[in-house]
Amino acid sequence: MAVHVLAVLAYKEGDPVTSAKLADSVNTNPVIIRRLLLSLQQARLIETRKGAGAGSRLSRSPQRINLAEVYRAVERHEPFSSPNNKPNAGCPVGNCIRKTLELVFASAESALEQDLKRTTLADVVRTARETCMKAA
Amino acid sequence: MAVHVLAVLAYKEGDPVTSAKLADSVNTNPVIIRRLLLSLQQARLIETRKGAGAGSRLSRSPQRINLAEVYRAVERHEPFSSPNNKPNAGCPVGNCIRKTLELVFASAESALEQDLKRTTLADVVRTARETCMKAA
DNA sequence: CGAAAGTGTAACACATGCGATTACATTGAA
DNA sequence: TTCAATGTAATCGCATGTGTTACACTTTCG
Repeated sequence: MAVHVLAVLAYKEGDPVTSAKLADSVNTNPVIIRRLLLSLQQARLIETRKGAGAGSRLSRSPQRINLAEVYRAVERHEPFSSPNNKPNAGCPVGNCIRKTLELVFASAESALEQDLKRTTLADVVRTARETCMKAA
Repeated sequence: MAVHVLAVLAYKEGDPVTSAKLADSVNTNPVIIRRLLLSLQQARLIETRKGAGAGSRLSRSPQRINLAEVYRAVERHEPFSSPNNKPNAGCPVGNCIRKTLELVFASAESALEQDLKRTTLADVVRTARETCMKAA
């Protein structure tokens, strides 16, 4: 969904877009969008002006924003593991396996980000536009 | 968690282990374990005997089971996207972006699995054991 | 055979997280 | 000043995952 929002911003390059317009595009609520925009602001991916006639726009050109950045900005914690899960001290495996799994998962997530890094927002917009053409 | 269970099975190589024992190791309920075992059975990763003196064991040696298989067996698709999310038909971006994003996500997940494929259950058990040594 | 051990499975409570909605204070441009 | 739009909190509903109990069915073993 974050990508969707950013894609719209990339589409209207430079033009500030309000959260109401974005919400309309994603078919959701302006508040949801604003919460998402906050994350993106903290990641310095967008800039938002307040007040009347306000809105958000990309702080960089779409060619310079890759999806790994978006992923990191939005995805709050690791998709794996559960923190509440405490292993049984009596089990010889349970005691030591957690750190091992963390290493594996870190590696896997890194691989995922490496792949996402290969695609920029501009790529997404271009591909989406081509897909649209083919459908029409 | 699935990896944890399989690691225990790999640890007691060959020996059938009951869901009660596994649950004790992961500090959870036998039913949770059994539900998980069902997925692993369908993926042909383990075999389970019913009745008295029953239990589960790996259907292959730990060296021949990689974590990508475990991931596929357990993680019901798909980690990204939300199916209920229908874009606004009026938005020029929203209409065409979904297929594009699916492609990107498929690629990313593939990259993740490629990385997981590099680690076998035997690797996990060995590394965990080494970690244990260092701690002691 | 029959009892005991374990799995398969359903039903339900509970916690968690996310999206949706409403409401309101605040900001900034016209 | 006015008004559009953001920032933010509170709350509800829904989906999902976990925990728990209960029970039928299967298999081994005495």
